[in-house]
Amino acid sequence: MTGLLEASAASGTPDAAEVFAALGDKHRLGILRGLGMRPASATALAADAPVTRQAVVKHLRVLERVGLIAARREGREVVYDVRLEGLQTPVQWLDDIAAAWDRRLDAVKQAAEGPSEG
Amino acid sequence: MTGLLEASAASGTPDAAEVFAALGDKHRLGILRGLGMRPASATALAADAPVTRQAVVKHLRVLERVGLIAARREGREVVYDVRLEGLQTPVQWLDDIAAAWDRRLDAVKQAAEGPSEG
DNA sequence: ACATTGTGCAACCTAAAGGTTGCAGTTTCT
DNA sequence: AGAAACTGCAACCTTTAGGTTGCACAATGT
Repeated sequence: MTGLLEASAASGTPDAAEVFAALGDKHRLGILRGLGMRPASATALAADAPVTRQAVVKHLRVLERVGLIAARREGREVVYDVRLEGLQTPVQWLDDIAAAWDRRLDAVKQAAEGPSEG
Repeated sequence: MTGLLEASAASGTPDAAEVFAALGDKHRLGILRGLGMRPASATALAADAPVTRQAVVKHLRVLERVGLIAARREGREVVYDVRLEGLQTPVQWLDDIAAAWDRRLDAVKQAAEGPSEG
């Protein structure tokens, strides 16, 4: 088995909390921005990061586990790239909750404006 | 000074990573869903949660610090409520990065389909 | 073959996150 | 005044997150 390049994004739809947790780190957001511009290896990313390659590797694993990025082997390098579908879960969750809150807050506003008051 | 109800959401626009980190917990997502339905006190929320009131209080503080909820005193209770604007930061960030990724991935597709290949 | 460059693994460290318990302070109700 | 119901603070515990170092393994270039 390959292992490295498989057991990651294939895990179906990840938990919203897990994805948010993966996004909840300054360095990982930086990595996502970087990979958004062009695919890169851990070593290459570490060159621009304020931490060691190993730290970057750990961050990449976290991002990979929740499906935000994918890895492919290219010769002796492992190149990571962004997965657009990975944004599905967090975007969906935020959409849903924004809609729910909006409905409720709207109802409050209407209840305050509509009925008699003075 | 009041302290309790002030030094929280007034901190301007919070860091995206911090907001995501605040969202990166199963219990906190549950709390946000609950508060989305109706405002509630920590004690009330704890009744529905699998953890103690104190744990819920800590979660509420985290959510408050990043501006996702707000607290107001009501008699002897402290009632927490949702803040729609609190979703601004994460939504914005996801929008931005999705757009950036989309542009780049689109360019890759076109480069693969456009030029000669046979 | 051999040096180079990049990845992978493991041990280890420190700080922070999440949670608990216990107790003191406040507001409300009777 | 006294009981009841909440909130607030502090100490403490355990696990995890983020990071580092060191070394072994694999692919490439000369």
